[in-house]
Amino acid sequence: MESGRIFFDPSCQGNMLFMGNADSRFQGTRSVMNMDESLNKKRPFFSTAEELYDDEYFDEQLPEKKRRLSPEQVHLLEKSFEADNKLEPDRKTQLAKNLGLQPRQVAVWFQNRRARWKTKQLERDYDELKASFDSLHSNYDSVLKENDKLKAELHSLTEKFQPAKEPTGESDQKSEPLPINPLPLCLQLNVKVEDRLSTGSDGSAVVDDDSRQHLDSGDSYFQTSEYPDCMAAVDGEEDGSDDGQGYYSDVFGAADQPEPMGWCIWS
DNA sequence: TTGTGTTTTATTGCCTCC
DNA sequence: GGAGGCAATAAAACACAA
Repeated sequence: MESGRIFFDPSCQGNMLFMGNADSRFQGTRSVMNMDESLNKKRPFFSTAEELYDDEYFDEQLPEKKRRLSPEQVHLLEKSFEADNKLEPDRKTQLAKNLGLQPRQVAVWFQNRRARWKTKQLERDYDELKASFDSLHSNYDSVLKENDKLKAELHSLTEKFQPAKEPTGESDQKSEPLPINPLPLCLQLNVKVEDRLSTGSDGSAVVDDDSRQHLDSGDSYFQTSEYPDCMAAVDGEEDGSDDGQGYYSDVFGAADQPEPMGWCIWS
């Protein structure tokens, strides 16, 4: 892709002249000038608006390449962006007039600013997701340890209350251990973490060998192999929104809660 | 000073909406 | 079909370490 050469046009208040390909929608503000004339001319950036209006200045300094906006211009644009990151035609025109810029420059600035905001937002979302995942993982590990401890305790108690068998020849039912019903401990996760961390739609299955936890992006269940009947549907649906705001906050909003999410114990 | 990485400004092409 | 949005990209400006 070849970008057009950019030069300043003294006749139109900071507008630029272009050489190269031009999209039809912008041709109203573009013209062509001799490229040779453009070389070896330089002036400092952050020119004032007054300079941009100064024909003599441009006569001397023409032509110019891409220039940065002044801090004042950026400040005003930022304030306007904070108020509303979308730019209506009227506001664009007014801003351009106030800043001594072309409306197209204001529109481009907003476009790029939205892109930067989106990038930052994605970074924030990732950090939030990672923190949530780490927290869940930590909770899960501690739960696993607790589960092992309880199982060991149950085993110990079962042996302790096991009456000595007498050779009566009767049914074994009488000599069965006390009906201590082990509590099937089921850990229920409310999200499919790898789905949330993966940007693609074809996220691979995640299998944690240590924890015997299987998280498969292809279905919406969490299940332990130890208690196969203990299965709970989880909310794994994407909302499909692409507004660039809080992609996952609805899902991980509960991560700040001190207690592990979605614990369930039943027999 | 210079090489290199990052940021900013702008273009291009495609898409959606009216 | 035109206007405007977005993603991808180019290129100039800038920052900074060696």
